[in-house]
Amino acid sequence: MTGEYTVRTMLHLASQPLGTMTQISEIVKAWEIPEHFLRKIVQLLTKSNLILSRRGMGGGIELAKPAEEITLLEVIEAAEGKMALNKCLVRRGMCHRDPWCAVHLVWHEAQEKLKEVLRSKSIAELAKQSLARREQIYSLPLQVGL
Amino acid sequence: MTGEYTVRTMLHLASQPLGTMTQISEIVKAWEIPEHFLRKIVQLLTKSNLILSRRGMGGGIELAKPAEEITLLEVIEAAEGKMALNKCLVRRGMCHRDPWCAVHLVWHEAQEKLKEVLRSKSIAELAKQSLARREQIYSLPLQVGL
DNA sequence: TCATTATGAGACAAAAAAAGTCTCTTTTTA
DNA sequence: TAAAAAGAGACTTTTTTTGTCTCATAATGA
Repeated sequence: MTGEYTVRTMLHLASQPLGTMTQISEIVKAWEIPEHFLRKIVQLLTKSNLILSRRGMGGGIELAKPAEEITLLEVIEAAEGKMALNKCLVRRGMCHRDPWCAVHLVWHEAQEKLKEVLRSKSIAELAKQSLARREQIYSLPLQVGL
Repeated sequence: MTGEYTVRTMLHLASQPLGTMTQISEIVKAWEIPEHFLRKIVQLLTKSNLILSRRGMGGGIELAKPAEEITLLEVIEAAEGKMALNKCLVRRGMCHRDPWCAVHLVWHEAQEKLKEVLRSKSIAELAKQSLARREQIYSLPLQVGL
């Protein structure tokens, strides 16, 4: 669920007017996320410099840069760590078959293709598309959450 | 490890002369796999019709069709079940955001790219490449295992 | 027919990873 | 200085993965 919650949070922030500070508790309400769990995820996003946070009254979180410049890959890796389809891709030399194992090469290739797709989508794009698709399907006024 | 063990087993079988019955205990020795665990995996491969088994003296397992006709994707899915990068890809309608969530589409696209790579490699090809690469690196006579 | 040599099946256990909870701290601002 | 926000970390629970054990079934050959 971590990746799921993380993306929801970023989409939420991307759909806020620029310069708005959003409270974590607001995101928790809008999407269905356990509060304390989300707080930990948000800390990871902050450490990865994808969002900025401010404590105290009137505080909250906001995107650290324009949503157009944040890719889905960045977001997911910030929360779940570097992607690795297979253990032997995690770090070189972990598996003693590495030097000759052809399967290793295939995993690597597959992983690159996967990352390429995730890297090609910005949070801005996804947020816009989701809103558009939802509006089209339900013909409802836009509203954040659910 | 399941996927790992499964692939090793299939590569082992692919490198045997045609018509050979290979015993599970032999594979266990050649590669580093817990015996009882591998027995269960082999059962999955049998049920997926990727290998044939025969009990009793002189029995063992063998590929059910030429290694050229078995893809890496088939092998992995036989042992680990259908791939799903994300929960919402498992079955339609599981997530109520499906109809409009743009992220869902991206996951789908990424998954297809991934599967495409795995589907493009046959077990025969991988076995051959691995042997060749190993020979080149170590300049050793070919030997199964490790 | 019976002992031997294989795989088949399924319950069970242990370990690891993921998800979720709780409590206390720190910072900011009014 | 009180209230409102995020920060940090220990802890627990749940789920998934990995591994083990025991008995059943099938085939073969003496």
